[in-house]
Amino acid sequence: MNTDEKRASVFKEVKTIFTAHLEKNQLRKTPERFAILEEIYSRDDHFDAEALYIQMKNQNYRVSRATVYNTLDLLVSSDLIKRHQFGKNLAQYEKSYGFKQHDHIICVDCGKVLEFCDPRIQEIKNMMGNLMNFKITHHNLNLYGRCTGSCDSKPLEN
Amino acid sequence: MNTDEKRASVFKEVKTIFTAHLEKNQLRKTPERFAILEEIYSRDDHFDAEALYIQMKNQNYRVSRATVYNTLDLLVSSDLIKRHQFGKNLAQYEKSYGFKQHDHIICVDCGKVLEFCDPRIQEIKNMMGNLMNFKITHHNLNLYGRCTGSCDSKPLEN
DNA sequence: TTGTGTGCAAAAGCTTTGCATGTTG
DNA sequence: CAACATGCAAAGCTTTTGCACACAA
Repeated sequence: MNTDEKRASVFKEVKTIFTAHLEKNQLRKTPERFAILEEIYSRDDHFDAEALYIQMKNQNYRVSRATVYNTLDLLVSSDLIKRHQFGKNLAQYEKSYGFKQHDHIICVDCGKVLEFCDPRIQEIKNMMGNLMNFKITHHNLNLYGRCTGSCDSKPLEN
Repeated sequence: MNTDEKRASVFKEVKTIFTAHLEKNQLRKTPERFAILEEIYSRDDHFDAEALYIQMKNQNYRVSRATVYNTLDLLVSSDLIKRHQFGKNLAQYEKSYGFKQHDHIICVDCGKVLEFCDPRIQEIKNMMGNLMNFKITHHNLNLYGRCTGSCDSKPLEN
C-alpha cells in the first residue's frame, strides 16, 4: 500500500469513528465537519486553529473560524485529535488516531518538538490514580530543554 | 517557629535570591518587584496574573498589570515561581522556593489540583535527554481525570 | 543625570458569542 | 419544518506594547 492509499484508508476509519461520535451525541453530519477532519488527516505534524483555517481558505474551502474551533472541540471529544499547549497561549493540535500515545520534548530555543514514548508514564498514571482516588483519563508530559548542536540555538521571537 | 515567623524567614531567603538575580542581570531593584514577590510568598496555592493584580489593588498597592506581568517573568527566570497552563488559555503560577519539585493531577470536573512526586520522572528526563541529545531544563507532567466521590462532579463552566 | 522601570491605556492575538441565514434530520 | 450549524463580525479575555513620567543607580 502506498502513502496515498494508506492515507485514504486511515481517513475512512477516522470518518467512521467521527460519524459514530456525531450520531451518538445527536450532532449533525455537516460537510464542513468532515472537510476539516479530512484536512487534518491529510497533513502531518502539529498545527494551530488559525493555520488550519488558512489552509482551508487556501484550498478555496469556504469555512469560518467559528466552525473550525467548534469542530476541533468535537474532534478532541472524539479522541481523533489531541490538544496541547506547549507553554504558550496558543493551542496546538495533532491527529491521534493510529498513532501510539506519546509525549513531547520541546526545544526552548528553536521550538522544535520531538516525540517519545516511555512505559513508566502508564505505571505512574495507574499508581497515582489509585493513590489519589482519581480516574485518570489522559495526561501531558512535556520535557523542555535545548537540543545541543542540532539547532542553531537562536532564541525564538514569540 | 510559628507560621508567621516561618513566612518571614522564607521571604527573607527568596528576597536574597531575587536580589542576586536582579544584580546579576543588571536589573533595578524596584519596590514594586519586591512587593509582588512578597505578595506571592504570603499566599498559597496557584494564582493567575489578574488575581495577583487584584490582590495588590485590594491592599491599595499601586501597581500596574504591565509590572505584574514583567515581574512574573523575572520570577520565573529566577526559579522562584513556576508557570503552568492546565489546558486553558490562562497562565497559572505557584511559588516554588522551598517546595519539592512536584507534578499535578487535575480534576476535569471540579478543577481541583493535587500535587504528587515520582522519582521515575527524573529517570525519564535523564534517559530522554541523553537519547535525544537534549539538555533538559524542566518539565511538566499533568494527569487529568475525575476525582471519584471527593468532588461533586459538576463540570466547570470555564 | 541617565536610562531603565512604571502606570496607564490602547493594541494585539487567540477564542467565543450573537445574530441572521442556511441546511440537516 | 424545526432545530441546529454556519458565516461573519463583534466582543471577550489574557497578554503585550507605546509613551510620558518617575526614580534607581
